[in-house]
Amino acid sequence: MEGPLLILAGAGSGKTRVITHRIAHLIVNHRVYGPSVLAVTFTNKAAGEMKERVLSLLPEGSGPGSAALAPTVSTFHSFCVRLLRRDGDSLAEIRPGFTRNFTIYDDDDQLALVKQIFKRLGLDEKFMQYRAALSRISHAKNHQETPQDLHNLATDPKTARLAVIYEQYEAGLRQANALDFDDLLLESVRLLTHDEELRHLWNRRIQFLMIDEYQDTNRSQYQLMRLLSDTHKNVAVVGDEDQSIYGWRGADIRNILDFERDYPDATVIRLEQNYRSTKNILEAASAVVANNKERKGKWLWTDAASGTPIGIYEAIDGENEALFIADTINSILTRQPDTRVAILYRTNFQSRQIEEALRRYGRPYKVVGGFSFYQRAEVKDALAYLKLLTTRRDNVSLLRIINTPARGIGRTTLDQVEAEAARRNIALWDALELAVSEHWLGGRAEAAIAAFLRLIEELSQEAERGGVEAALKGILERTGYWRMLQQDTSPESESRQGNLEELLTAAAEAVERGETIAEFLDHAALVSDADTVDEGATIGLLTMHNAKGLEFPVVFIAGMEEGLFPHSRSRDSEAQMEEERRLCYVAMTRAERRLYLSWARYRRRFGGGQPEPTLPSRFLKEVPRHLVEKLNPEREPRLGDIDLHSERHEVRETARRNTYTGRTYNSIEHINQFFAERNAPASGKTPIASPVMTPVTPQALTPAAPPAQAVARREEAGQSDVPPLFRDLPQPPRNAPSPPPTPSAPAYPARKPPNAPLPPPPSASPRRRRGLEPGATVMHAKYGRGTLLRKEGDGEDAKLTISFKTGLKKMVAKYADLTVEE
DNA sequence: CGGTTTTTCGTTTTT
DNA sequence: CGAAAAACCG
Repeated sequence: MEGPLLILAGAGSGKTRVITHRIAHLIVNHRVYGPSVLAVTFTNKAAGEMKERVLSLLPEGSGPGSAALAPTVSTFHSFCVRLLRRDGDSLAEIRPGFTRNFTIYDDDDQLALVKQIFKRLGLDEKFMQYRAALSRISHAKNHQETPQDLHNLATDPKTARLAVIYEQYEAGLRQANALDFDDLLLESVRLLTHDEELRHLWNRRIQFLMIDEYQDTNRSQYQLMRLLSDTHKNVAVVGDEDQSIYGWRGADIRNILDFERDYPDATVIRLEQNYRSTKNILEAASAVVANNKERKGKWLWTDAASGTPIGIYEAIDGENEALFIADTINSILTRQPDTRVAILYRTNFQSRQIEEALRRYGRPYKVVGGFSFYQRAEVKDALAYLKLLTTRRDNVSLLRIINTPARGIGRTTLDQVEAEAARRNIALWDALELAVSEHWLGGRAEAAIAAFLRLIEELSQEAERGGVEAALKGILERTGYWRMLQQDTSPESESRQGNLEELLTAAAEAVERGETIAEFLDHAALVSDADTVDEGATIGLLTMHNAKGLEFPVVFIAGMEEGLFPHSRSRDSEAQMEEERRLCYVAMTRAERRLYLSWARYRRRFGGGQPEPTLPSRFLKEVPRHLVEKLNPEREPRLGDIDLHSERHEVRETARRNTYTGRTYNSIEHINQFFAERNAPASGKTPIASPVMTPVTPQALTPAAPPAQAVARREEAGQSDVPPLFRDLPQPPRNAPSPPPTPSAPAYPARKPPNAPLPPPPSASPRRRRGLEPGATVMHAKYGRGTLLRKEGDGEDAKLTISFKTGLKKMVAKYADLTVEE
């Protein structure tokens, strides 16, 4: 049990089981004191689960007695925060100004700081994207390069300038007594290196160290491991080089490849039996990752049956892909309502379309990540106030809320104060105080600032007495933030209020757990998207990265196209391409029984523009053909096929109805406006947008209708609860024999792009009644004469799209003061 | 100053 | 299409 241990655990080989059993074994059979075992996991959620599982393995079960024997389980970041908050005092010796009540700068805070610096240096995003600058700074930090190093190494003026930004970024953090995510690790390493006594203390405290997902640790995490296990060397690491997917974040694959060199007496254990997936899935995933050159190479095996072939669906476009996924899930869940399904994608924005499709079927789903709770503007505002109460030096938080809600401290005033703060090299807060005491601003501004300073001081005193919940309540009320939201009657404001109420609930719970304000804020900064995964949820939408460590009976992988997955940003480097491939391996091996891969022949890059032709992902071709079942109908789409476009339009409109903003510019309407302005319709009548849209280039975009038998088969299966609109979706032929192997290599011939946007043939839709119907000329008091292009709905609630001289306007019949002209 | 409207611009992945 | 910056107006 003692000594270094390397466990090379393939996907689905039950490594969590191995770790938990090992810990329990140590505690039960070797009488190791539980808390002296530190297990490091990748997410907080994984940590919580691991703790649970170990406790359940202890003899007394989950009784309160065994809780005292619980091991320490946490992420590296949480561990470091606790270390620094508890024992961080001596860090001040090497990081002047550091105190243990430091703030944590999350992604948004970092971004705000960089923007601030850019502004001060007279730069903008044309120089370099903020995020790009941040990621380069992070890279430098993680490779222990100082700004000076960067400057010396710079071969181009951009890098030289970046060194200056980097320097100021670090200065900004120090001035605010803030640590960013990198610092949490880096400064912990520095602290333990610097403070020998503390290091020895921790070496005694931790007798066994275990690290999960070791392939994704970075350099500072590696150093931390070395520092913490200095004397006893009882380190067990678990990882799989084929699942290393965080290279871009500094994960160093050498950590795992060189473990045996670092610890020559290490025991190595290989877990190569997969207990999760069917043989088909395992073989397919293994075949894909086998294309990587940089790997030790291993071949997983399983006792499981072959199972169903991998389903591949070639959609006509993104929307069709989404509908295919939703429809397939719908039939699966109709038959087996408890099946858990995951939809995985490369980039977060892909979720939107899939969500729309699922909503159309009324299937509840859960999206992981994207825009998390703690990133919402209102939540961040509230937390910024809270941070400011703890750390007055926190410039980023201060700037965030100084004029939210508006209190008369505008840009001009702030510019002056910022300039003065920079000149004297003091924190913004101090500069504000000086502005008041030295009167170098106008009277109005000074009064506003004085009132603000007083407010924060008062809130701060209250917070000290009352705890998090009281502090938050005080903030929301006394700053006028709550009132501001209440006065805003928009639906967004309602959801904001809801979010803040949720935050208050979280605060109340924190108080019950006896947490301080600082601990509450730490939690807010360190929760990850993956922590919010609800494994009980039936349908989950998440990125492949967030799916790490999870498993689902049914998995869809969407958007398997060159440029999307593998992502275009990985194109130029072989190493990055291999990481994409590992990501594909991770994604595929999440599936237990059924795996679907889909791609779209055309996809629009942004909301507006034309759909652009795509190429299938190289990973699709790397899946052995004999494991694949193509789910497309055999027949090519034809012109007379039922047009899904109009249906899709409906879907969109339904989804949009709630967020109706009063102005919509979609291309069909633009085209109609084009005609309306020229007033030159072929038919001689005013061209009218018929309620049913004519598809653009039907040959290219109309999805295939399934063969009649497929539909019939489906009806037989008792699925008449499917909305009629979707009966015509392409259906995977059930029980159909595998398609004959396609003979020629290019299974997915590249297509020509759809023709340039063409004006829809003005469908001479018959005019129904006279009056407020499309085509009518109307007068509006403010906008003058216009042409009614489109009408949605009937009666006084009808939504009208009207082309005025000034442009397109959408209005509701009963509110718009319109007169119809003959 | 502060709110609203228009323009621009662009999407990896995240502790 | 949607977010963020820029421009605009009361």
